[in-house]
Amino acid sequence: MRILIIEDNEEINDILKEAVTDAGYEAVQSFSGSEGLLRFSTEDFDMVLLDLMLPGIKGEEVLQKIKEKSDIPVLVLSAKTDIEGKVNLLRQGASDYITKPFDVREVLARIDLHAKNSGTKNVSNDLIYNEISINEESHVCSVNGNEISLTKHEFNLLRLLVLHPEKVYSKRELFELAWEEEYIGEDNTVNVHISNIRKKIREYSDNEYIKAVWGIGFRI
Amino acid sequence: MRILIIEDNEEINDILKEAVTDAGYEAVQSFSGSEGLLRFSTEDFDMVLLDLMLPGIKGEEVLQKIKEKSDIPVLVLSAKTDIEGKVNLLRQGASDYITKPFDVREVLARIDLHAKNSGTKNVSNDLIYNEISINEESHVCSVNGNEISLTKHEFNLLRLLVLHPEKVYSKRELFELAWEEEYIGEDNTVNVHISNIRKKIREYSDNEYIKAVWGIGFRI
DNA sequence: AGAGACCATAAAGAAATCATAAAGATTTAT
DNA sequence: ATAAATCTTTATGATTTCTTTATGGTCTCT
Repeated sequence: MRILIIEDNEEINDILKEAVTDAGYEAVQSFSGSEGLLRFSTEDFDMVLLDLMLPGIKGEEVLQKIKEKSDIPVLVLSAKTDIEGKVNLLRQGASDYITKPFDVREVLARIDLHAKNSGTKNVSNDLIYNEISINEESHVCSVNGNEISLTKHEFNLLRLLVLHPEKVYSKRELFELAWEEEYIGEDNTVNVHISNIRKKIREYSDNEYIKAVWGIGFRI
Repeated sequence: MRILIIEDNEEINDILKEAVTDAGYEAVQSFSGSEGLLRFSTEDFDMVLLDLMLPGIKGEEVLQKIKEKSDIPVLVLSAKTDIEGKVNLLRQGASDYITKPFDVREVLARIDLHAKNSGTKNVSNDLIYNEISINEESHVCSVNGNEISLTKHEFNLLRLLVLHPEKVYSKRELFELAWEEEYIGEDNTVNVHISNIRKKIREYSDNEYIKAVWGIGFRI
């Protein structure tokens, strides 16, 4: 996640850079509209923090140029409070408008928000439920990024549960779908496998994901 | 595009409604947190405008409840300016935070912005009767948005009643449909279960939904 | 108003269900 | 063929749910 900061005031620019960096993003500073545009056209960014009052090219113009070329979020920072301008900016494509003086924490929260909305277009075809991710192709399952090794049946069970979060599966359903054979009152075998999956998840997470629904079955 | 407005101040609520309507969206007004949640759980919306200072349920709580069930944008309106709260709200899932007093034009611009970004629809196929909602797939039952935990038979019973509101079920019917076995004069057992369901509903509602019909059975 | 039938609820004992460990059986890999 | 991994069964304790029992209240009918 690379963020381009365009802000002529050095002090504010530094503050922003520090905050962004601390939050785990990569920050690139620029101190004028033209510098910002130059960097924007030669490097790849995922977001822009744009001050409006810039020497040389005006902020509004910068926004327009950026929006012509890309659809990444642009967060506008400005001391101007006139509604007209604000509304125009937003309609012109700004993703947010933060009034100066701002609190860094709010800026960060808004950055995170827009980062979440835009960047993560989940291109991978992993099945994901919270801390659990399942890659069907490679048959790999991770909890909080830590790979756990599941047996065939464990994998099938967990895959089913994650495929339809919240849905309660009866033991019969689970057995027949995960085993692909008929259910003949094998009561405890599903229980045991569920228990084993839980144990493996527990190694890397404090949440008990698989919940029993009494008399019905299990769900995640 | 349907927008749910949750704002206890009538004047502001009306202003918002007019603005939203003029902008070509459909607006639904609600004047308290619980009313908002109720509408949210019974109707389909694409966005929520949420005031923070609400009588009864707090705005923060409303936000949380909405976010649990759906991923539609929630725009928070508030007179509170403390950064802590602001940041928390945004991190909790609010899509925007607009400080009162606001200019309607800005609110509209931000609504348009989020409307453009969100493509997600909120589809729920819950069984609903007034404050009670039942999700058959997840076997979850909520009263006024509060989840109550029902046992298998309790769930089956309530589901039946809600499935055909007003219809009177005899105890025999209830037993045979909910238990899926023959009724052999088990007199009190249905009573007890009904009583237990009532107790659980009572925790979150003042209405006595399940009514006894003397000599016949029960209905909702 | 009073008797009898019916309902409401609490509480306790009985029954069902779940969780887990561990042992034995089966399958898979080397 | 042997070892390792996986699966199923068995066993046991814990937990939840169900039914029964008991008591007091409410309604209906005469």
